[in-house]
Amino acid sequence: MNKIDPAFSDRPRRKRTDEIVDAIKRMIVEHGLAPGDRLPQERELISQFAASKGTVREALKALEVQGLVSVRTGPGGGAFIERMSEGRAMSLLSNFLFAKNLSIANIYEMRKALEPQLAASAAAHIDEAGLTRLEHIITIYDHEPADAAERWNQRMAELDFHGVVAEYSDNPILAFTCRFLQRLLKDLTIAQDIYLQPEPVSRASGIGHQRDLIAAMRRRDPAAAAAILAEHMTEAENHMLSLQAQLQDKFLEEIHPSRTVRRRSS
Amino acid sequence: MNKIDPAFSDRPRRKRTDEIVDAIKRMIVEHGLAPGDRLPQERELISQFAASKGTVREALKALEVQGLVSVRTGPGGGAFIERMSEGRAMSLLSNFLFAKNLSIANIYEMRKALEPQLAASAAAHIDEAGLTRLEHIITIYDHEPADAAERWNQRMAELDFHGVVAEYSDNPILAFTCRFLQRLLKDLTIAQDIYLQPEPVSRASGIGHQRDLIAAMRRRDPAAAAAILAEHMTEAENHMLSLQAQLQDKFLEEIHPSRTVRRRSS
DNA sequence: AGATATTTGTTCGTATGTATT
DNA sequence: TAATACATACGAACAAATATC
Repeated sequence: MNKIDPAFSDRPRRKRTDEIVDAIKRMIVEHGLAPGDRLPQERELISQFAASKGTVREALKALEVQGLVSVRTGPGGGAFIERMSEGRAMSLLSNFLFAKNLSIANIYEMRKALEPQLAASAAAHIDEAGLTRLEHIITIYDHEPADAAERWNQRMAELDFHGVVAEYSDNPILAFTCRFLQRLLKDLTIAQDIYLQPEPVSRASGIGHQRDLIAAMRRRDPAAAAAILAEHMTEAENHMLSLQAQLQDKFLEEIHPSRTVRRRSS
Repeated sequence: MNKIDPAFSDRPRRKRTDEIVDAIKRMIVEHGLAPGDRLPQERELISQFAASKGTVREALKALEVQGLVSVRTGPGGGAFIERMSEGRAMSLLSNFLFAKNLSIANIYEMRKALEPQLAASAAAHIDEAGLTRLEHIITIYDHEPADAAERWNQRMAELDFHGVVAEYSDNPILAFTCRFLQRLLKDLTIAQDIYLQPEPVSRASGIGHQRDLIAAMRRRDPAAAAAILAEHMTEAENHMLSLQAQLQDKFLEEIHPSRTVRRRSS
């Protein structure tokens, strides 16, 4: 057995758990294990690494959090190779950006640059089924909302519209990034406050753009699709920023209450 | 981003470890714990959650992998709140994109859209010290490389140049994304093969653009900075793609060896 | 520098939960 | 239903790391 062990003993003394994590990772790449394949069972790993149950379990937990394996109980159970889901990737990335205090402007600076590319890419690959899906989503917000709950759902559906477009891009990292930005907008508390405002995004204009986009995609016109998205993003950003400014004015009024009525629910 | 994970009990029976992970996460946000603050010690967590040592340790391991805490031994030791490092965030994201088979074109499609924005953003904030750093990096590749090793270092330095520019952007997510794309180029094996080619990127043109960029930044001209980067990215992409095509031709020759000499080292 | 106290890291034995047959 | 094969969880003891005196 030839062991490739880059873990020398001069460093702060690596922990047994981390050694096992790396060893299993090497095992995965060396054996070319694919999603669905099973790792050796807990017991075998224990004897193979001469480690205790607890240590091996900690290593498997680390791999599980990284989205590399999932563990099942019962006969035939064990640790199976997984593909990390998009959702988990986004959650992990959110943990990183959590402390960074992103602003609406930060996010839209990226969306303005990327969504047009995404639309162009999708225009080249989307099929009639996809176009139908998009048309159906539009029907969710093609009318005035009856109450706050419907208004909220309409805002989410608008973001989902762009998420569906992303599905038809052939650029995985572009699609992921755009969808992640959409999710950030859903999660940002400041954005959520904005969405509760009477008219978060000029609906008529937004729907117009999205209908134009569908038409451009249907006639396979990537350049037009990109141009439409560029204009839509700029308008959406301006709308969001002006509403954000209005919210801040309201906030200042609350700080210096003249005869203001408090109205803000969590 | 205050997310309270709805932990229902009708689902497949949540594992004790995951319950503790979520409980600790809630503990962190409720107590407003900041990086450097310490969690209760292992012993206290064990009694607080009425769980065993192994279970609590698995939970802490999960939090550690997510970059939320780091654990230290010794007196006064324990689990301390951490900020996830950029490097860890990139590694986790790489795990997700690993299976996606990204191409050079995929990556440059994003770089073309984002690096100009980044340059414009940095132009507004960079200081003389940063400009000096950039000028120093250029000296690493302002001359013909003597051997393959130096050629490699020059290619890495060229990417680092853009990484330093990113440091001076005030848009955290834009900076992160650009630096991540740079790292992907360093890691992609196909890109690495390209970098070993005699002239991976037209050096003269690249350096010209980068000197122009420094000048534009020094006179605080974001629009010019963006324009320069747009041109630079387009040229770099064309160069990479043509070299990639050449490599593929070589590869095909090896598959159908006429009188080809094998020449490829790991 | 060395001894010591404190806290995590690892091991072992055992018992319980869960999915398959 | 019962038997089986696996992960999951518990508890006690011991080892290793590290701050403090």
